[in-house]
Amino acid sequence: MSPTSDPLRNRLLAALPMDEWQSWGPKLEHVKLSLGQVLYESDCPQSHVYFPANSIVSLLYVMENGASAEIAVVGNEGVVGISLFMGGESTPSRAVVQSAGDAYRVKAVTIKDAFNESGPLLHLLLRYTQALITQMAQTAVCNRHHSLDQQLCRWLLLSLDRLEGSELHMTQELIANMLGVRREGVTAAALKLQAAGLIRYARGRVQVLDRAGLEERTCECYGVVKREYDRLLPDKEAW
Amino acid sequence: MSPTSDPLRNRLLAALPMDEWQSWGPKLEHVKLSLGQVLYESDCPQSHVYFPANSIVSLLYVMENGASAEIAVVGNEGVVGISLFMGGESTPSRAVVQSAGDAYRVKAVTIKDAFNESGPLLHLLLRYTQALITQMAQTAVCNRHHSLDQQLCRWLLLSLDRLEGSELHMTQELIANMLGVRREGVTAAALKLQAAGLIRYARGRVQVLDRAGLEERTCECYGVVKREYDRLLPDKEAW
DNA sequence: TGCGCTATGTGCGCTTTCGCACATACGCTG
DNA sequence: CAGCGTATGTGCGAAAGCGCACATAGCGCA
Repeated sequence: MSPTSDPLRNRLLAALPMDEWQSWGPKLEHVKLSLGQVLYESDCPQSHVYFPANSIVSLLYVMENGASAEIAVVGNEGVVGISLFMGGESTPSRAVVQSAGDAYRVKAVTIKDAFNESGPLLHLLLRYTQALITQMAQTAVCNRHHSLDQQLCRWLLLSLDRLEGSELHMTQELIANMLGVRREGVTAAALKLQAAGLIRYARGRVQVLDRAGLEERTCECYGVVKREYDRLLPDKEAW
Repeated sequence: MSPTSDPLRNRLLAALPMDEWQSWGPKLEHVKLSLGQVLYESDCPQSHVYFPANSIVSLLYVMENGASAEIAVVGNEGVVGISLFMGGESTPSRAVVQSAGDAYRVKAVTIKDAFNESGPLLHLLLRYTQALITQMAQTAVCNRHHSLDQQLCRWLLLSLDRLEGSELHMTQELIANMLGVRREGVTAAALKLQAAGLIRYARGRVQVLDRAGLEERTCECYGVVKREYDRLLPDKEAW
């Protein structure tokens, strides 16, 4: 299997025991996710779960007036579509591709069957779900208490953790939609970060020059989330 | 069993099939929860799961500077301590009794064993967890986008839904801590609601006079959460 | 090469909320 | 029934973020 189509790039899949792989390999379908693609719509039955490899998917809630806010972000550490195995079949949020790339998907029926047979998959997915819950909780906290500057740092770091490399393909407009703030606010915050030499950006391309610097400027929320992911989904087979 | 010590007042417990009850009844321990009691501390192993009957428990994140924000609220519709069956054993949040009353608790080991045997309990708890996730997500959205007035309405309604009667025992100070805002802000919002005849309050006692009025004033977040709870945990045996 | 679209930068007045200081007032306790 | 503690009300100035209007500038495509 070529490196660009290796399901093990998704760390949840990589964490499955070897013997599980005999059955899982064939059930995975490699798909390309394109920027802006909607994996599932709010309150609609979901047909697949998606395991991102080098793509990022945002879970976002779209308000009645059309404004949106990101609830959580999912990359190669996780899976999109937890409601399928949680039992709800749908959620009030929408899943949108935030960074194009590869992913692997499994049919809804398949994942549900596997989940019901208990075993390692169940526990892995539940632990992941708990980490995701922490991310959502921390998003709520951050939205309430922290400055746009801090939130931008958090968001950059969370996204970075879920990608290879140190560059994001995101316009300030997009980031503003994710954070649920004005585009101008993101401009102001980004200018500060650039002036401080932490990032460099131009027309939809953000390079992170000084990761540690971002971590210094962000609020505690990033660390809380990071630690929970590390704790709940510890290194396992090159995770 | 007297009405004041009836585990079926918790709607999750009530939703369990009759035959499950044979084994569950004896494992439940009736406890009184007092205002301000901490059921579990942030990042500490949790010893029991709690099924509130007529009490309310807030899950809140306490920041490094001591300020706090409520992530979610749990009452007779749910259970406190999901990390025990999700597999994480602890969470970065604290569980504090927001409204004193009865609850039933089960030892950590017991719930984990039961959960692992799959069956109806597993699916019920997972569906509940998904509803809880929605509440958290919506808290994040609400914190970002809606006015304190709307959030107060949402909070009152969510609390009301989890209690019998139409009165809350909460000071404005406490409510402010839950919402993560200033006490003075709650005062201002509460004054408006009282002027509009929707509530009446004095020294830690809030009476809701016009529920429908509150629903009109709140943001969409309340409805989104309510509908998810209704959808995922539908009426079943007088639920 | 140049046009146009889109991304980014800027200014300004407004609203909400914050932070702090302090006034009032209810109700419990002695 | 007097006094004290806690709960609630109020009045500032400051700060963050919003909404809008508009300026600039880089990239892609013809």
